[in-house]
Amino acid sequence: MPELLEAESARALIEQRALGRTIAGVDAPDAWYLKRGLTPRGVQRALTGATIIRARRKGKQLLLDTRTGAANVRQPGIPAGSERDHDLGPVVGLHLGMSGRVLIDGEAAGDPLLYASNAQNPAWHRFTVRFDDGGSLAMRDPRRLGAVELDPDEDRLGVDALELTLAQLRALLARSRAPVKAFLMDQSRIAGLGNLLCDEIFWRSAIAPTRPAMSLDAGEQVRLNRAIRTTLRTLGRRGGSHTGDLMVAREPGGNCPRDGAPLVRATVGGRTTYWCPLHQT
DNA sequence: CCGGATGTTCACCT
DNA sequence: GAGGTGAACATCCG
Repeated sequence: MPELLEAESARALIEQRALGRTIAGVDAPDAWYLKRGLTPRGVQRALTGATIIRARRKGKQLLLDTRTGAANVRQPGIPAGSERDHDLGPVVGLHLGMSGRVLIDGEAAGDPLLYASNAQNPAWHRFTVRFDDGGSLAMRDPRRLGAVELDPDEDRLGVDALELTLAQLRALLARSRAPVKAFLMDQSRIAGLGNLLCDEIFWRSAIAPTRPAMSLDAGEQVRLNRAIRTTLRTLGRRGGSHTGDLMVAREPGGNCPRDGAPLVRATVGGRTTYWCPLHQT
């Protein structure tokens, strides 16, 4: 599930429910879930006493800004609200991977449940921060491909798909000979689009996902740019990456919802891809 | 029960 | 260096 839209739901949930709450402790029972050398002890030490002050997102990456307890202690001679370097805590980077969800006080955002049959399995709670008010922010992730890290390198990700302009898209397309779907899924170029969103975007823009990125003409570039925007907006309203029009037909033997032609199924950019050979050219 | 597939990312190879 | 391949994981489905 987790592509940009699900990450945004999680971000909004955190923004709504976790800002201003202070971390009393961390449960990181799965060291494998911590990346870039982070250890259970290390994350416990770094986050205890910190307060979440902002929830950001870049592509699929969640970024929680914190400030340390020092900011809560008023010191003489320093005006209230002034920012000092040592007030800033680590940035908590959460990645949902294939099956991760964020739970606040045990509740997720309103998107559909994956592995619902066993959703309460406590072993799936790979990472939890406990707040000093008794609540919590947890990552539940059956497949364990999500990740937690501190101060993630935000520059490894390209422009967020929701911020992308036509001019940026043009310039990026011109530099890649990869199949345009591989191009669009490359998080270092444009961040946020995954397998399902890409198939829907190409279906809506009537472009074959196998086309070399640089082969798109001006009109196709405009269509692709529009489809990214409308797909994100429309599927966002509907409830997530899996609510696309193509989704119902996205299985072996499926037919194009627009013109009824049998869909092609192939691997493009390393991922299973469905498209209509009649109207996507 | 087995094989194949599943929303992502990363290391590694050409 | 760009682009492709397979691995990491745990579960689900036929």
